[in-house]
This record gives sequence, structure tokens and C-alpha cells, in this order.
Amino acid sequence: MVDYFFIDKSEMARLSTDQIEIVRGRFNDYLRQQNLRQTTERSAIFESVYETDDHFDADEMYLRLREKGVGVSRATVYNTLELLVGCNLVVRHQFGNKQAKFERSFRYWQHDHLICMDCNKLFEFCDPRIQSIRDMVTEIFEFEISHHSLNMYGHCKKAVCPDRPISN
Amino acid sequence: MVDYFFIDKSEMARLSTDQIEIVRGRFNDYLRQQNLRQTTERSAIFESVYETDDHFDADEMYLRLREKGVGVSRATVYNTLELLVGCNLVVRHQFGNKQAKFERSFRYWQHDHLICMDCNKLFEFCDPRIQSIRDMVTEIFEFEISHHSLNMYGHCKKAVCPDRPISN
DNA sequence: ATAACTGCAAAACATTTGCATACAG
DNA sequence: CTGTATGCAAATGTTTTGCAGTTAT
Repeated sequence: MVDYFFIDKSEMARLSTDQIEIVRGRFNDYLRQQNLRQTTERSAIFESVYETDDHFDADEMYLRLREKGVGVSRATVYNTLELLVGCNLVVRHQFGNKQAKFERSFRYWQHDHLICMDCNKLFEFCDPRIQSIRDMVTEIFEFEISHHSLNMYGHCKKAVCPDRPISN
Repeated sequence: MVDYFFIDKSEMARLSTDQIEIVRGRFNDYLRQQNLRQTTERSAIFESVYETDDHFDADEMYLRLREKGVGVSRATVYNTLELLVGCNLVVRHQFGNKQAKFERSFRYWQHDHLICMDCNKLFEFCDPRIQSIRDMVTEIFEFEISHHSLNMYGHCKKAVCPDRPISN
């Protein structure tokens, strides 16, 4: 009945070497088209983003790169994430009033998010009705919808949220 | 066919004196219940919020109060908006990565937003399918959804966005 | 060569916090 | 009275910017 509703992470997890090659090609084509340069920093950031499958913020990416011994500045991380968003290889999310989160989007199965307000854990779901809503808004407002964001915020019904951080 | 889909602003615009009285009562009851004080600043902010029908940010509210000769600090505006959100008389929205926007929520018709990426104009709509999605997520993830935010971002299809700011 | 990119540090921006003073209950 | 709330200014956290030096094309 609701198979389609869950996101099967394993199905969209790590990309094969071939697939990464394709995406890398897209990024490089985009840079060329826009007369932007293919620098070692941009490539390193691209690789790191496409190595991971989770949601990350700019600073996490910065630290992740540092740990790997890749010396890039925060400014370059922000700049490159922006470029990746610009060529649709990364999407930017805004959950509540926290800092922006990013997620790679090649072979991205359009999905929305459920956020646990106790532990901040993220769940993904996919409901076909959202597409009908998009279509309706497109028609009625005569808009071209470029993207949407649907976030649900709530509390896990289990007695105690298993991941709730210990506090006051 | 889609009458329900548009928000008729005139239907939910300015509240009558009686209605404001009721909401004011709710705010004061909330303060009492929480052992918080009813200060002139909090009251002034409440009045100003409930006098307006649009979306505003904390700084706009601060300036609006200053203009009216009400001397409150930004800190108090932030604090009081937080209280109003806490007792469900105001909702906080996050559109893109901009600063938080607030909107009064008494006689609030649950609605979602469409944002024009050219001029930042806001449109409101209301689609019953979003409730079905909420119900589904509630059931499947065993969550209690406290609120959601659905924002669509796009471009107006008319040749030129009439409100597009003049720039480069 | 030369225009674009980088790192750094400073700036910008929204929001929060610490603390001395003021005031509601 | 007494504990909260306030205003101010400083601190915070995230993101952007300016600039001198570096590098891809």
C-alpha cells in the first residue's frame, strides 16, 4: 500500500564509479560553460560531497575536508557549494532557523523531510500528492515552480525519543 | 472547482475589536499561567502584531514600534515574538535562507506559501491534500506532527515579473 | 599573460546573552 | 520587597566580502 512512501536509502546510496564519473563530467561541463575554472579545491570539494550520502552543512564539509588533509578555506567551501547548487548537483535545505544543510542531488529521488524536534533526526518521505499540489499551484498562479520545500516538524510518539539528547 | 484554493485575505484581515479582545485575553492568560509578567512592552508588541495582517520580521516590528513612539529594544521584540509563538498566537516562517518572518495566527487559515524568486512577493494557498500527507506521515512514522512548512519557489510566467527589482 | 580563484581576516547580518537597572506582582 | 523583565552593548554563529597573492587556461 505505501511502499513508495519510504525512501530506501540503500537504493540511492553510494554511486558507482561510473556514475560518479558522469556527475563529475557534468560539473566540469558546467564550469566550462560558465567560463569558470576547474581548480583542485573545487574538484576536492566535489569529490567529498559525492562521497557522502547524508545531509551536511558548510562547516561540516569544511572540517571533513581538513580531516582528509585537503586544505581549503571556508570561503571556498561556500563558494563551491553554491556552484554545485547552481548546476543542480546539490540541493540546499533550510530546516527551521538552523544553518543551511546540503545534500547531493544526482539520482536524487524527490523527497521531503520529517524532523524530530527532540533529537533533530531527519526522516525522508515521498508522497505523490505533493506533485499534484505543485501542478495545481503552477496552473492557478501561472508560476513556474523551480523547487519546493516541505518539512514536517514533530515528536516521535514512542514514550521517550531514543535519541533525545540528555539535558535539563 | 478550486475556490478553496485561494486565500481570501479580506476574510481574515483585520480582526474586530471584540476578537482582538479575545486574543489579548489569551496572551495574558498565557503569561499568567507561565508566571510571566504583563509588561507595557509585551502589551505594546502584542497590539502592534495584531494590528497588522502581513508577514513581518523582527526588525521590521522593532522599527514599526519605534515609529509609533513605543520605545522597546530589539531584545524585547525577539523575546516577545518568541512568547507569542509559544502560545500559538504567532507563527514563524523561514523562507529560504532569509531572516525569520512572523505572521499572526488567530483565525489563521492553515495555508502554505508560494514565493516569487524575482520580486520576493508572497502568495498564499491552501490545498486539502497537504492534510492527507500529514495524516499519512503521522501514521507511518508514528510521529505527532506539530507543524509543517510547505514553500514553493518559482517565477511568475508573465513575460516580466511586474515587481522585479531593477538591478544589473 | 591575465582574468579568475584562493585564503585570510574583517565585515555583515540576524539573533542571543550578560548584566546593571527598572518595575510588576 | 523580590524576582523578572528590560535596555544596552557585547557576543555569537553563519555567511559574505575585500584584497593581496596564486593559479588555471
